[in-house]
Amino acid sequence: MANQAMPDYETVSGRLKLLAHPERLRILDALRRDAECVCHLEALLGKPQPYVSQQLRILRDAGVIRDEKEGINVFYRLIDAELIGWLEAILGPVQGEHPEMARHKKVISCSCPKCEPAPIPLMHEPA
Amino acid sequence: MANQAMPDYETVSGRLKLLAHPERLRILDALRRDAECVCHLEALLGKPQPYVSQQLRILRDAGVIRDEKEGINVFYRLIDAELIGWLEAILGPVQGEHPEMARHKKVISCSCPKCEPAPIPLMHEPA
DNA sequence: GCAATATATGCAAAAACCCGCATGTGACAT
DNA sequence: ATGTCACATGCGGGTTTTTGCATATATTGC
Repeated sequence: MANQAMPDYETVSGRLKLLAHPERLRILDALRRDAECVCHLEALLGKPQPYVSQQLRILRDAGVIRDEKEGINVFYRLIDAELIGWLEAILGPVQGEHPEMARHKKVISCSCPKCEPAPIPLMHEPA
Repeated sequence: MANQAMPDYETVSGRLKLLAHPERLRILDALRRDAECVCHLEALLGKPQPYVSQQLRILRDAGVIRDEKEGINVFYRLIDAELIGWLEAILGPVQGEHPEMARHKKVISCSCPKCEPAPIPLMHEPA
């Protein structure tokens, strides 16, 4: 009999603001596939590093992503289940790897673990 | 073979901004159930009429709602299928009538057709 | 220790948004 | 035509957002 509870529009719209920004949305679309380090996100957005870190901070302060330090790098992971659901409804389901991301990974070659899939033992000497 | 096309984050985030506002979200949550006239939305929000009209204008200019004049009243209807889907993912499915809306309908008694379900023929004279 | 790399933070100007208020318009009745 | 009711529009100021840039911190290697 009880009708549904009214949603807290204030809270919901506050969380929607996180998505309602093109660069943050792009970041979240990348992170919902896999954790990424800042250097890769920087290449993906094509924006200066402080800019990327600032958007990441907004998302981190809101509690939707978590930073995982790995040596000199920091990987960010999308940890908010509700937001993952919203992204699926808005951007569609995840299919395979992020194309832009994959392209940038081949290009920037930072020192993060993902860029060195196998620490090749480095043969004697080249010609 | 073709990976999914990149969404236009600019466009999507622009549409998300429509939802990322508590009062607009409340309006949309009401309109996804049924068309409503401005006077009822005014009662729902508890805000002055020009304020409500301004939010309605933003939604109308974005093309997600349509105004239908009916005599002296104006009814607004949610006409964007994509947005309806997003709202369902974010606020949950529609179940029954909007409780707040129903309550306000009993209280404000404006002249709109919805407030007079049957134009009672008005008997001779009361006691 | 020092240098280099990866990332974070602080600040300020520009832009956008939010919102109240005065006023405009259009329909209907008298 | 005058008034009234329902709604729309314009405008201005206050607040937040956005974003570029300078700088700070932390880790690694030397």
